[in-house]
Amino acid sequence: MVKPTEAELEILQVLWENGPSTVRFVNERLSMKKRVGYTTTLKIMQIMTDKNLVRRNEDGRSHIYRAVMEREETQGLLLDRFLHSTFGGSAMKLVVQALGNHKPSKDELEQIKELIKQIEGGSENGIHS
Amino acid sequence: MVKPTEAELEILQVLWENGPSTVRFVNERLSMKKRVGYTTTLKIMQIMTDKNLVRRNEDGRSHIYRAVMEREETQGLLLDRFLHSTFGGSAMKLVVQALGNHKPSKDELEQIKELIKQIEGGSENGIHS
DNA sequence: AAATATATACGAAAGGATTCGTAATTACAA
DNA sequence: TTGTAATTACGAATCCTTTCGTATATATTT
Repeated sequence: MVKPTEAELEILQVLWENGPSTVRFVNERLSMKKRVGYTTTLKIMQIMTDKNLVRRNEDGRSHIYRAVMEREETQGLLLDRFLHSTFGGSAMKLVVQALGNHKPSKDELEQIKELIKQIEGGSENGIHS
Repeated sequence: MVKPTEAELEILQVLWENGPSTVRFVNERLSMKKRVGYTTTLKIMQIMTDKNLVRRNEDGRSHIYRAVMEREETQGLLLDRFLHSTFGGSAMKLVVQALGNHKPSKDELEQIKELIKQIEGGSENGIHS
């Protein structure tokens, strides 16, 4: 898979959030966060088409773009890269940093505990498998 | 702080691992992982000096470079950026992904549990603060 | 049909990262 | 001192990302 650039990631976020969209819609969403010209967004989405990061339906006059990969799949891939480049591959160190820097709420802590239980009980095919 | 590029990060990893080093040493370390010319490494380390990512002692003939920022500090900064660009700022989602993708060992699980206890016990004053 | 609005296509400019060749400098050995 | 090896300095080439101007195509309105 090709690594999406910053700008490409922003566009993917919009597509993941809202489903298949036109260039105009994506550009409007991006414009809420930063100034960006229409043709700039268009160009990047065309490049993303070449890279096979998105596909488009060219039926109507305005094409409809959709993300090729699922959000979680892409995030997983990028996480791997980041893990390797910045934390030398140690997932633990990353998790510790993340938990340390962004104190999770009570709810979130429960969520993590739950996840840990799942992992620990993983070999016994837990109650909620 | 300036965001280190990929190549710069690789060099920082070497400096963090081994402490202050010469260009030659860094280049030899990098060469273990990928083909890279001596002057390429030199050039990047010079650029890093301009960006104030590293400082160098120019006493001897061969300069000794050292990282300006601590490893953890830099990692924290990069983590924030990554969190924002890829996970929309949700530390939880990142942690869940990381734990899901890289099943931690028993020891590591204990480590996380310990960390959670610390966080939970950390704010004795005001359960609902 | 003509004018207007909106879409895509294309290309090029600007900026940054990476790579490396070559020159200049310094140290050391013969 | 002269030559050799190793180091830093400099600049240019290449590649990628981002941005946008302009051309072209298509639809819509009057």
